[in-house]
Amino acid sequence: MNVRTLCLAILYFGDATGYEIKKLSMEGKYSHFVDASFGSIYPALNRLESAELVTCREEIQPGKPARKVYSITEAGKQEFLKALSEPPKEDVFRSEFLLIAICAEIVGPEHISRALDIRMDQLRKDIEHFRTMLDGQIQGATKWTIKYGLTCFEASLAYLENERHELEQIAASATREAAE
Amino acid sequence: MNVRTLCLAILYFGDATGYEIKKLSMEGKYSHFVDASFGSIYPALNRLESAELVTCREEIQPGKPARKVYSITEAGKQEFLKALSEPPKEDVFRSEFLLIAICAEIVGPEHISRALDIRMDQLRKDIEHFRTMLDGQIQGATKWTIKYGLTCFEASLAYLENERHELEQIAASATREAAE
DNA sequence: ACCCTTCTATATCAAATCGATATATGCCGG
DNA sequence: CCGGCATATATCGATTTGATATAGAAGGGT
Repeated sequence: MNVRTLCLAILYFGDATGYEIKKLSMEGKYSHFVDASFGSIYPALNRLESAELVTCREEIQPGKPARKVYSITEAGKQEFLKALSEPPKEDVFRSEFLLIAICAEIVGPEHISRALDIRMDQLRKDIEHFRTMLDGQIQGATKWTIKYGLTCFEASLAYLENERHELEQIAASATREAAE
Repeated sequence: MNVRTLCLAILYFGDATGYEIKKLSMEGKYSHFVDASFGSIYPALNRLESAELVTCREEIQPGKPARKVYSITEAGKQEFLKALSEPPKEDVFRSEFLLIAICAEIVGPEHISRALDIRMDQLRKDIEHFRTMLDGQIQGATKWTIKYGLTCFEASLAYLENERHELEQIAASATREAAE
């Protein structure tokens, strides 16, 4: 999924500035399955404007930097629906934590415990964020999608809570053997 | 996690060619949490060789293209252990499927059903792959890591199996309302 | 009063990475 | 005997990341 489609998706449901698109993709209902940096959003919006899939109006505020508010055009909506109707590409999952975990035999138990702590804290924070969103006025497909994320993250955290000691033992045993 | 660290990780546990690194990262025990293209692996190996973190020997076979087999050096091992000991960055999850799901109200029920079918097929294939790997001679941290992936993917599939009809109903209702 | 951090908001740029393409041979099944 | 697949290299334009720069408002702490 490219940044172009992400911008169209967010603009489909309402006007936004580049900054707001970034914020929505990091904190909003899209946050657990998309991401994009400023360095890709601003060029993407310029390309979309050139292709007339979005329009831009500048809101000039005295003393403040101008807000560039983007709106999707009819052609942009068509383009977005076309992109959505294509079969989805495989989900992508990248985990530095699991690279550390799979190397438990060589990194030492303290590092494993710290990596587990960090990852579990992240998961708890994300789960709390999901719960907060569900307490709001979320409905329909958005609610379904957030509950999906919540379910996956809870399963992940449960595994770590139940099985972390096993990985820590593997790391400890390997360290002991190396010392012999 | 950059391709550089991925190459060092794979070479830490044994010599490999660029092609084999790609294959391991797609089909092996790393497959569910890393990925890299040839376009990033070959330049990364060249950079690692320049930095003397790996060495390369060419195995020339008459009539066949030469195999470039890379080995990690002592400095490379130190560098890899150093990279592992840094706190892990947040896991990354990107899903085109969930972008379609969150747009259930606007894409139409057939597209939703098809996207669900595709995603569930992928998950079943991945789960089967995990099971096959666990039937082999997998042990220790690798087994723990694969079981983690299996648990997460099973939870994901279970949610889709139990709740897909709800999303399909949301899509169907929205289409009916739009027709009025 | 002053400083420091955070938030809003823009944008650029080198470096890394993706995804497609090119090339060449061996091997297996139809 | 042909087509497709696996092995194996490599390049290249386009995209994306991650860091950095700029700048005013707003708020908290000392």
